Amino acid sequence: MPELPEVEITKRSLSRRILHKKVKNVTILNPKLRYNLNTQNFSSLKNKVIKKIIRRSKYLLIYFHDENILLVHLGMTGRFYFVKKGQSKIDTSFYAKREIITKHDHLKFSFDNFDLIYNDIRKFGFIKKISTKNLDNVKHLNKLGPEPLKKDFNFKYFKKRVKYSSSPIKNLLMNQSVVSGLGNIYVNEALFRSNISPQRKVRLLKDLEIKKLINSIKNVLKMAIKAGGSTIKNYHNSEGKTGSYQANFKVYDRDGEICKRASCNGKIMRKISSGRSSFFCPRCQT
DNA sequence: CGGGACTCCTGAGGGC
DNA sequence: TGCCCTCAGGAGTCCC
Repeated sequence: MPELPEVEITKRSLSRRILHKKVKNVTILNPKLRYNLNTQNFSSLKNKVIKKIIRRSKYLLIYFHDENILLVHLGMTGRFYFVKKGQSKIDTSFYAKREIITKHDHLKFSFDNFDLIYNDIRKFGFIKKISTKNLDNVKHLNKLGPEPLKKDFNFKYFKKRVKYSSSPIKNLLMNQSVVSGLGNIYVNEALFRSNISPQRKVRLLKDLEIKKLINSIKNVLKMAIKAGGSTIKNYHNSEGKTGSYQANFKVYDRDGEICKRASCNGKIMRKISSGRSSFFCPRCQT
């Protein structure tokens, strides 16, 4: 569940449960992830207390009371879930399917009364132990552009950063060094809300359009966070709940359906560019 | 610089 | 029922 809103929801959900708690044990259940878990010395986390959890772009940083930090990326299908101690069968509808889910468990953090499991079907995610000492040199983090919800992502920055670019606007927004945390869903949704075609060259955007786009990005992200993120194919957050923002999708995965903009009546199209699906209304996005 | 093709991996869904 | 194909919220590398 991996764009900014979903990672933010994961952060909040984790914070509620594990902040200021002591990790009793870390168990590798399946080392195979983007980076092999066996290369990490997780035993140094034993009996350490979690100090804070932050989100940067689509990454989670779990700080411990010493210099240790866990850097987490959920990839496409990474997720956390909790299991109460001694609980073999879990009773909610989601957990009823536990035998399927368990299959892709990778890492277990044991706390006093519960376990926290990292599960990842496609194994594109990773968990890496880093240190406060070399935080500035972490390659995943040091080329990231500004956070889209923060003030430094604004018209002035955008103009300066991409002014002369002849790239399609969609590619620029997907580029994490331009703005960090957006992915395929929210880029498509924000472009629709701004009436801008995904293929439009950035240097041809009018100032007013850039301003509208920046507002759309901020708004769509804020609304998605409020809705608990988007849930596709029954993915869920660590509370076992699902987000609901997918009900508000205007273009994403609506290929062939009618445009939701009042009195438009256009047909949503899907087009592959840079290997990803773009969804847009050719009638009201130009 | 930028873009396309390909890579990692598993599962869902459509067509036959 | 199975088989084959395409596609999926990410992102890195290689090549032109």
